[in-house]
Amino acid sequence: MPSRHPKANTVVVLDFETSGLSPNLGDRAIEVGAVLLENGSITDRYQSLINPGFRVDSFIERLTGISNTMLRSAPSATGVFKELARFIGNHNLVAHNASFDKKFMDAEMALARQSYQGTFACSMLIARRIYQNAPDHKLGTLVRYKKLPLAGEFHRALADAEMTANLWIKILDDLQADHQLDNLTFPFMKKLGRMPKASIAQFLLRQSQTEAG
DNA sequence: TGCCAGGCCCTCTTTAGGGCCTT
Repeated sequence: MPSRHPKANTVVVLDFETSGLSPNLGDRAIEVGAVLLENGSITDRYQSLINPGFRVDSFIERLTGISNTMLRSAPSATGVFKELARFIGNHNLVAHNASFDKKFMDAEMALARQSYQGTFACSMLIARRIYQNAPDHKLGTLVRYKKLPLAGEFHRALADAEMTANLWIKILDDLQADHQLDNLTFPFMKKLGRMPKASIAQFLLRQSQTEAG
């Protein structure tokens, strides 16, 4: 029996909590959560709060449940991103609305003088294409829509990373079950996330026929 | 104190505007 989730899909799924929406305006990461997903299972986890060096506003405290008191004693970004770079290794990355996490990742990695090799795929872009009947494509909505387990409080980095990982596994399962696709490589998933919505059905059918030979 | 961004994607589109998503 072919592997349900080929080894090529070993990825790190990550999520940042941040002080705001834009590193260009001085916002910083305040928490990172990451999980290693191997052959469809979470095999390792990394989580840390990050001291941004300033007080976050009350909106962020309420949204995340992360208080300024918690951040005051948190480690600095330099050490955290050094550890994160080690955790990621050479793996590719998955995030929900990956463009957001990528811009913070790039900004913080540059500040910490660290680098990473992998590229990002976006669970939200793929979900918009294959779950077109979902009420919307927020992470929380998709977790409920697909009846995925809650991994903790939403808007905490490790819980969101784990739920994004569960969503990623569900997406792989559904592509296999509904479209008889087995060769779900990372490049294929990235391509799926960029495909025009109107062409998705045809694209999946063509892929399925190609795999069937 | 209140505000800020940006990529994607749709449509009444491409010489644009606005909703969705992330914190």
